[in-house]
Amino acid sequence: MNLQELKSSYGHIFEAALINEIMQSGTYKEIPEGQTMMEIGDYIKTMPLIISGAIKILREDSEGDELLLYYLEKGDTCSITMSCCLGQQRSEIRAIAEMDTQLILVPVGKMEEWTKTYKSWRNFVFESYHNRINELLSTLDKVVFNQMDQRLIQYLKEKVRINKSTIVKNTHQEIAYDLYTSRVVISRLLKKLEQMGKIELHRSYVKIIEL
Amino acid sequence: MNLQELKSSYGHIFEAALINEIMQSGTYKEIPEGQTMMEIGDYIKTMPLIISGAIKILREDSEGDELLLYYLEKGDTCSITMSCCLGQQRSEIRAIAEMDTQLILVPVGKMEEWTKTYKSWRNFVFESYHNRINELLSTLDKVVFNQMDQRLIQYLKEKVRINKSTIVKNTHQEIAYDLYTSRVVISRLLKKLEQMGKIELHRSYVKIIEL
DNA sequence: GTCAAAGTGTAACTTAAGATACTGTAGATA
DNA sequence: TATCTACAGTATCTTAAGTTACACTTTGAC
Repeated sequence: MNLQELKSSYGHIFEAALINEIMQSGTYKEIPEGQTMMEIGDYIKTMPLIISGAIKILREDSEGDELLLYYLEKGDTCSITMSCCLGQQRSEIRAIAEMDTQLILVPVGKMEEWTKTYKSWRNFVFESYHNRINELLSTLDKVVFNQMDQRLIQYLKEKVRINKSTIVKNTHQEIAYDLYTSRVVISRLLKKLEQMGKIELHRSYVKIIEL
Repeated sequence: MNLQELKSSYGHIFEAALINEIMQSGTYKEIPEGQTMMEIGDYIKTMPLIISGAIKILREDSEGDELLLYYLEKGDTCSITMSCCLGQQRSEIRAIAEMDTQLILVPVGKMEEWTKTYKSWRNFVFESYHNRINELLSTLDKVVFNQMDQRLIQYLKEKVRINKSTIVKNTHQEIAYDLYTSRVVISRLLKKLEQMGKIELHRSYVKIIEL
């Protein structure tokens, strides 16, 4: 594992002793874009600390259709995972690498230990819960209080931010999955955005002009 | 404050010393049905421990229209509140007493102290976050994955459970507020349920037969 | 080059739900 | 009693979005 990378992401919130513990107990891993890191129903034995990249977190309905909840980025961890660990529950969500991602997997057992020992760890855990609850509220707002055209625009903006590129490399079908709707609806709305001059449509990608 | 009531709700999870601390630092309060306990934008200085009754938690859009998130009941606390305390944020939600409710208000300052000192408090706080995240996911599921007729049925079932009565004392307008829709839509759907023999409609209340 | 599969465009139709408008009635109040 | 207001029933119209179907194009496999 690369100490520098760990320090640059977490050095300002964890004390040196804790960083060392993480180096010893944690497993460094690189996840290629598109790989499923966690499936609904999986047992969870480790907690991810993200060093770089991004992971998208999805919720599924009884028919297997999905809804994008939010992205995890550098410095984030998955509170839903923590939450599941604690209750010895299976995962409620699916996690897929949005891009190539580096992370450290910490065994669940260490979590409780560090919660006792390190104040910075406690704060980190609380902060994470805090962030996740805010993200969930924000997701709820977007889905409930907005119509599909607005949700699509917000989705594209988020993609641009996460991927640091104005090229959104997704098919209409993929976008439709994330937004829990059908391909036809997305094609229709994208076409409208193109006619307004806000985007350019191409095969398998969308170029964002100005949203 | 009534020691017996506190013990009956929290005695099995908090050690005696912590119960004593709560008795000393907490303020006992009775909230009458319908009273707003917390408004969006309020600063939060206390955390509620619910002894009896129920509190409904609402989220608001930019126009002031609401969505019911979930209910807090005996033994619950509001993690969104904890979350807000920590970040020194204003409240993201509104809380209204669903029925006459007894609770204890704990000053935020004590929270951090107890997190250090009492393992049972730490577990309680983590457990609460866990429950709240699960509730939020469940709310999201209901809203996104179901149509209004299913949501209405789930809403009525929940009301029956919370109020322990098959009489739901609400006007169509009030139900519409909670479900973020219009009165006309609710009247329409309720009428259908009545025609199916699942409920009986009356002025200002609904009698649940079988859902 | 041929062919199949994936991706997109678009039309036509259906449906859930939002919006508006008007009616009738029960209950409270003066 | 008369009156007013809140509540509910219902019709009509509109719209966002879901559904189905089919045509056309690009891409990659063979």
